[in-house]
This record gives sequence, structure tokens and C-alpha cells, in this order.
Amino acid sequence: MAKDRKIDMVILGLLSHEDLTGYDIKKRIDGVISFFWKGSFGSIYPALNDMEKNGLIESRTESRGAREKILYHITDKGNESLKEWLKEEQANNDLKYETLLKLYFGGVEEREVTLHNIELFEEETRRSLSVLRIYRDNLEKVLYDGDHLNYYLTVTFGIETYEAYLKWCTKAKNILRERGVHPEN
Amino acid sequence: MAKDRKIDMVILGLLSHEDLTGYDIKKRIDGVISFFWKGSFGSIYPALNDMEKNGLIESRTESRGAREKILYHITDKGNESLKEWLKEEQANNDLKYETLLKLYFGGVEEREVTLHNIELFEEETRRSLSVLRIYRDNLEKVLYDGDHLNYYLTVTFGIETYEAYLKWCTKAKNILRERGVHPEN
DNA sequence: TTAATATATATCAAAATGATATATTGACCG
DNA sequence: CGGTCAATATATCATTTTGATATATATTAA
Repeated sequence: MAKDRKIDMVILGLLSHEDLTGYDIKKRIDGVISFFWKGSFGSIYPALNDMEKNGLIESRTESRGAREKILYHITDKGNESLKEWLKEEQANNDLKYETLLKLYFGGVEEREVTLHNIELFEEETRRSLSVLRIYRDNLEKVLYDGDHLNYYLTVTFGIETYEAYLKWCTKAKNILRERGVHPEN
Repeated sequence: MAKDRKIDMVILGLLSHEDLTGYDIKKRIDGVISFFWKGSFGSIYPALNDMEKNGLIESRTESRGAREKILYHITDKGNESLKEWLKEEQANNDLKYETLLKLYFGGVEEREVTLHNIELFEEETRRSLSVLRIYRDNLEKVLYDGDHLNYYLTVTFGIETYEAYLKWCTKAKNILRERGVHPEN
């Protein structure tokens, strides 16, 4: 057996606030959540079917106009399952930084290549950072109600780590330039 | 088709420095690399077989004593493939932070739960940080030869982001305590 | 000597990715 | 009014990866 399905917890977390379709869930995951977790239709739809069989969620079909969609609702059992997971001691932080992989193995190529890859990473980080700052500014206004404190802390985590990334980028570029751009020195 | 196999690049990167067995490769990945990439036997061995078929690596069987093992060697084609990948413009940084998932959805439980999860994360980060600092200290002595500059930069990336994590942990704990530990306030 | 740990390869079910197929609905434009 | 494009919505599939397990030999420690 592989590890138990983590996508289930994402789905339960989202459904604990509102009823959603599979498509809605995907859209939510593609929002802020995508900064620290991803999910695809290929995992969402099968998970929804299994979870309904296991009584964690229940579905109702709605036909607004002619188009029909399947809305999912969390059950008490589902809520219990979500809370149990929150209280589990271990959390797997499973990172796949292709940027760092290229940095680590970059020694087989000229230093310009490493330098360029850092610049690409820097650009992307800057873009993400400006998105996260907008999220933060909006959350600051509603900090006191409901789950917003948790959302706020999640977003500030992202901002502070991305700021650290940018600082590192500056330093790393300087070090690479100081040492010359060719692997020979 | 899913994305092309990234484990191939890890393997080629490692083999570009020395000949290794599948088991050796796993051990290398479980070292510093594990801070930003993971790999299991279940992906390594099939990848080795495919890559040999495709001429990226070649194998020789060695029997030191009675025990036999399969050593892999990178080919010119393999080296080309590695360099091409390094020069590709895009890099997928694909993160699964269960800690942040629990933080984000933690609003359904009492604040002590979130607080406790942050403390667990803080502990783990501290442990990782001390490991990375040892790596850095050793790399600083040999910074000028070969690939060590790339290794050094990778390690400092880890150190700086983990330091940012710890700063965030302190702030986040303060905010949670200021606002009281119950979801009611 | 015997037990435990490290070395070494391999396989497998379960999970996730990323792509694609299919079909409807809504919006904009001329 | 018709046409087209993007958004909504569900589903499936090959490929990749995980994490666990099986198997067997070699080395170290008690």
C-alpha cells in the first residue's frame, strides 16, 4: 500500500466550509492552496466516489437549467476524519524543487546556465510574491472572524519564505559572478 | 502521458560523477538531495532498466566476493541529455506541505491544535537546519574545486529558507497566543 | 555463534499527474 | 441572429511515483 490518500483531506477541508462540485474543488485548489498543494481531476473524481462509499461525504445532483452537476456535502463522519487528521502528530512535507535539482547538478555545465536558472526562479518567485501580498492585504481586513486567521498565517508563511528566496537569489548571483562564470576557475 | 520522468535526471546527475548501483543511488538521494527531492527503489530500478535500453547509461556486473552487483555508467548520450535538461527554460517546483495544509484548514479545530502543529514543524526545521549547517561548514572548506560551489549554493538555499521558517514560527505562535487559544475569540 | 544491521535487486498495489475526451452553458461580437 | 470562444462539468487513461514488502547475501557486534 502507498500512503493513505492526502487528497481526501484537501477535499474534506474544503467541504467543511461549503458544498462543492468536483470542478469547484479543483478551482479552489488552483487558488491559494496551489502554493503548497496541488490536485488534479484524475485524483479528485475517484476520491469523491470512494469517500462517498465510505460515508465521509454525500452527494446530491442539481439541475440548474438543463445542465446537471453533482454537489458534495461533508458528513459528521467526514468532519471527524478531518479533525483526527489535524491532530495527528506527523506531517509529510514532500518537496520537489526542480530548480534546486538543476542547481545541485549544474556543475556539469557552464556557470551561465546556473545563473540563468536562478534568474528564472527569481522572476517566478517575484510573481508569486505579488499575488500572495494581495491575498494578505485582503485577509488583514477580516482577520478576526472565523478561519481567516489560519488563512492569514498560511499566506504570511509563503510571503516570508519567498522573501528569503529572493534574498538568496541576490547572494547566489553575486557569488557566481565573483567566482567568474566559467567552470574552470 | 504524465510528465516525463524526473528521476532520470537525478540518476544522470549522480552518474555524471561516478559509477553507482541502484542501491548507491538511493543512498545518495537519501542524503542532502532528500531536502529538495525524493526517490524510492520502486522508481529507481525501473528507470535504470529503461535508461539502459535507451542508451543513456550502460551497466556492468561486478562480483566482489560472491555477492554480485550491477554498476551503472553514464554514456555520452546520457551526458547530453543531462545538459539539455539543465538548459530547459522551465522548472517545476512542486511542493506538498502537509504542515501548511493543516494550518490552512486548522480553523475547524481549537487553536491549540494549530499551535501544536507549528511547534512540531519548528522542531523538525531546527533539526534539519543543524544538519544543513554541518554540510555548509564542510563545503566552505572546498568551495573552489569542481562542483562544490553548486552544492554550497544549494545548501545555503536550504539554510536561508529554514531560517525564514523559524522566524515565521515565532511570529505565528505569538499571533495565535495574542488572539487567545479558542476559536471563539 | 548468533543476532542484527547493511547491502543489493526486484516487484506491486495504491495514489497522483497530466493529458485528453465529451458535452453543455454563457458571453461577446458583428 | 448565428458563430465562436471561454468557462463549466464529469470522466477516463497511460505513465509515473510512493511506500511497502519479498528475498538473499555480507558485515558487524555481542
